[in-house]
Amino acid sequence: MTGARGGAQTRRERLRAELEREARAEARRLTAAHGVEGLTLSAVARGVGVSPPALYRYFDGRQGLILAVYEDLTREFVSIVAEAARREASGDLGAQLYAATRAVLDWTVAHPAEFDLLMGAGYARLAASCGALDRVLVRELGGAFGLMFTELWRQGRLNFPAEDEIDPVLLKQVIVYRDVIGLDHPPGVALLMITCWRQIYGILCMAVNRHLAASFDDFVPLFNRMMDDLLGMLGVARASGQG
Amino acid sequence: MTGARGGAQTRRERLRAELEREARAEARRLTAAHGVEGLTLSAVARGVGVSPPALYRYFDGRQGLILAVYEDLTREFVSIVAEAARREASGDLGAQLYAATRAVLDWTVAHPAEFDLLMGAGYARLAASCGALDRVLVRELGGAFGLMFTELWRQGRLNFPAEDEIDPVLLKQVIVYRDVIGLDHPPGVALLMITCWRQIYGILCMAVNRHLAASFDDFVPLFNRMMDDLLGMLGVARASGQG
DNA sequence: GTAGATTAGTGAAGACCATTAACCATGCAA
DNA sequence: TTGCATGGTTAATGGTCTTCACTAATCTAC
Repeated sequence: MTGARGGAQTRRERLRAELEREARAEARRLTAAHGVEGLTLSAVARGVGVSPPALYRYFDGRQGLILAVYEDLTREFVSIVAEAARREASGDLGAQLYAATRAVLDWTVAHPAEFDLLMGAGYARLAASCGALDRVLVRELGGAFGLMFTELWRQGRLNFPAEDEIDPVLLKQVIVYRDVIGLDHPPGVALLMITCWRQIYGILCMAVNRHLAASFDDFVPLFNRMMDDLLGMLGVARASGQG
Repeated sequence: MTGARGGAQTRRERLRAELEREARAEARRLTAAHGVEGLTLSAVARGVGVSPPALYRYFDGRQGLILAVYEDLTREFVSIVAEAARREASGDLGAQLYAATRAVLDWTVAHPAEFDLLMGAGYARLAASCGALDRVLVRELGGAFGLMFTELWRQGRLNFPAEDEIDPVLLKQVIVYRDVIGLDHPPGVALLMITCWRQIYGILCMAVNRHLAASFDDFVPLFNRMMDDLLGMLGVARASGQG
């Protein structure tokens, strides 16, 4: 096809890569500004100075465009969370867990439309159209948090339920989850992760969906109280300076 | 206008009421089948055998149609939850709380698109367009659960945080919430309600948004474990037969 | 360097959609 | 019965996605 031109790109390839990058960027911008609803082929085409049908050479229609944004967002989100965890003192697991989780909240609040596509209703729609695309985000995100839980578990201070204390069908689901994120701690530890995540996810959705918005304009105080509970459950303390 | 015809309707009024009912029903049906996305003026018009512009005599465009469905759903949802609580033995608060909450989960799982409009991303979009419409659902739903919490509180077995144990800005938000639902228990009790609800809401969103769907096809086991935690926190036990 | 194949764009067209405007028939009230 | 408010109509405008036929440019192979 392109010949073995040792890394050198032909003019066509360069132009193509460039336009695709621009289109993805414009799509991302539109999503942020007007939600997934506003992510339209025509608007992207306008933004990059091309006619709508041209984008069919790059994406599989509007569906494909949304998928492309989803993929970009996955990368971005995962790297932000991983970075937040890495920035903390590697010894202080409480601080690390708080920082990573707080990064998730902050990103979500700052990017509600993107959250919608990544883990909200936009994801549900996308997943319904395309096949399975779950894996990547769950694996990477679960992996990042999973490492911290593994460390907690290794330290032996973690109080987690034994297998026979878990409902059999829940146990099976939790094991699948653990295998998806690719870690080897006991199911009880994975259940602890799920218990934390479902609560975090709840607050994220409340913020994005403006649920109870009449009372809660800012979810940070509620988030902090939740994190105190959660970190308490894990036997670590949140550093006092944060919040 | 219509004259004082003692309850009797003129032909016009009857026909109008009839068509409006049919249109709302069709709108509801479309929402259930194809999500809020699929709730389109044209489709409703087709369904009730009328041309699209005709619906402008009944609703304020597509926006108004969505709003109408939202209102219908609010009524339906509230009555279902209230009914579920009422059906339980009035003495057993644990059973009542579980039944009401379980009704919320079951309704949500059975009606994901409707949930989206009522409390999910659809609500966020609607609220962004229209003004405030929060009140009704939150007041009614919070009221129903609030009664049970009030009873719990009256029995004096409830372990809730004192005001000075609550972050000041969170306290303020919780008080606003308590006032919205119109009850008079201490803020700490309202915070307990919020603590429960954010967790319930999290599981609802996970189910609707197919979050972690690769591992969790059915959220009832996770829900039951959560309810055991929650009811334990409230000092009541779930009746063993349920699940 | 040129001939042929591939690629990336174009505009036109069809099928939806929302919304507005102009118009007409009918039911209702004085 | 006459006039008017009401509730429908069609037509038109402008937006969307998508497919198709076509063209111009680029690249490859000779």
